[in-house]
Amino acid sequence: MASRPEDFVSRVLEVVESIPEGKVMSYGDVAAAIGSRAARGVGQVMAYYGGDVPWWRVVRASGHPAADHEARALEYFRAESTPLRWSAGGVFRVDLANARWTP
DNA sequence: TGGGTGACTAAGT
DNA sequence: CACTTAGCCACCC
Repeated sequence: MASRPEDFVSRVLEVVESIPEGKVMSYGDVAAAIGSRAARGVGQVMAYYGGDVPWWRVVRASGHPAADHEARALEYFRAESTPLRWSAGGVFRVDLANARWTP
């Protein structure tokens, strides 16, 4: 294959691993950090290679964690003391205003 | 090489 | 404030 997955995949993993505890980044921010706008591409890479990186530190622009993985991320957020914003019904989302990390 | 899918985003209702 | 629609880019077959 002429393409080198490491160019995009490795960079995504590199950025995600570089996120400190208690901080989070949106998919779009990660994509922008590597010079791309493929927020969905980041999600694809995370879904496949995310098993070796703190995927829970990567959330959507709305502050919600990866779809269908909120409960899993919540345990990490509580352990990392990540700023969370709770809504009625037990629904929570990351307070990007305070947890958004920019390199 | 081309088509379909998706751990997304922004804007509109 | 929450849900819906359309658009985008990268990955997989």
